Amino acid sequence: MADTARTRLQQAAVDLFGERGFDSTTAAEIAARAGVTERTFFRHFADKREVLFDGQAVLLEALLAAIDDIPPDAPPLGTLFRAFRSVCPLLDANRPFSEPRQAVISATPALQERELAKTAALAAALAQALRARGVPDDRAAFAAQIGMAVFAHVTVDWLEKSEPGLTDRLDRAEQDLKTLL
Amino acid sequence: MADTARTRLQQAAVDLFGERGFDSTTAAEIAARAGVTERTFFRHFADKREVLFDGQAVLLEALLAAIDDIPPDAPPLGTLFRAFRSVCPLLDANRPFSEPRQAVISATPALQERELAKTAALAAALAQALRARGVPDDRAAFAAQIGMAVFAHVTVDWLEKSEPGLTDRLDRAEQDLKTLL
DNA sequence: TTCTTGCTTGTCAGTCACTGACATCGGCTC
DNA sequence: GAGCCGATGTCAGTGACTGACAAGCAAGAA
Repeated sequence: MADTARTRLQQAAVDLFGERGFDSTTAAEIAARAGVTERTFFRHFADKREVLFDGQAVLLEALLAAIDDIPPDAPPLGTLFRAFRSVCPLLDANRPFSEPRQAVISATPALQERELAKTAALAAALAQALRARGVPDDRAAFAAQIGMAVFAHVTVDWLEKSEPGLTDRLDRAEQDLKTLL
Repeated sequence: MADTARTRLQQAAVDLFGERGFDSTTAAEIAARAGVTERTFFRHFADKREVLFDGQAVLLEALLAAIDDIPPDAPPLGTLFRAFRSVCPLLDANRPFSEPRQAVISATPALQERELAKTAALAAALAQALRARGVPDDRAAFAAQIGMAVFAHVTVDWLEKSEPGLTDRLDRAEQDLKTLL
């Protein structure tokens, strides 16, 4: 990962949030550890929380790309699960960053709020992708919401305990879901 | 509704947010219109957004009470829908306040974020209530999330257009859901 | 080389959300 | 009346976030 001001800010943020907590860490302190000014922090991130949620954009792109490679006759939820499985390597690679990050989020209501918003946005984007494949509106929204809820649940559990792996957890979740419906 | 500082603050908030928008309204202005100090505002509401989300607590209580009155052998989702229907009069009565309130929320990302958080909290509470009735953990969480998603969707639609009424919309949503599963 | 253009950052001043500490006031009880 | 308590006012302070302007720096045109 390029050593840009942006990435240094993200790393400094997880570190400091982990040490002192989100609320007891000022944006100025994060900036100082990253070797830049507070003003620069806010040029890269819209607000103090956002510094932890940069990855969502990358994840979304990867998911959309994955969906593109799935034959359009696959069922909606099946499509989503295949897409989820295809981004597991990405998440695996990011674990060293994601794990402490999730610990901070779990300890901070304000960050959980932001995470919910990001998840909802992701679900909306997936629904849109399904619609583009011909899935009717309601079904697309419904499948996307269910799929994202399961995916979010699985990844959070996995970040707390690395075994079993992500793909195994996804397999099991998909099975559980099928028996439940 | 008693004319307390609290209720005056809530009314002043919807009014001002409606006129100037959430971001262009300061907490001090809301307080001034309500005839109190900014400090008093923050004694009643944890933050500027919270002034719009007081009703959730009332709603939750009503839902839990309704669930208590439903025979425990009813299926989880059916229980939730019966509870939702039983709070329709409450929502109907609150419409004069809720409608402009929802308009402001729809126009303000920060408020949508808070609304997601409140909805999630409500879902968690409903899941807990289902568990207390003997529904196994996973099913309870699943049913609560689905139910709340549908309920939230229905009420938002209804606030945009009052016809058909809430109960009719809930009936249709429950039917749609059944055919979908 | 030199000039220019554009991107990134620093600096500074300002607004506003939010908090803690302390004083005040009105009603209630004894 | 004395004392208590809950709601409010006052004041000072911290920190998130923004707009305006200047400075540096790299890449390409002249």
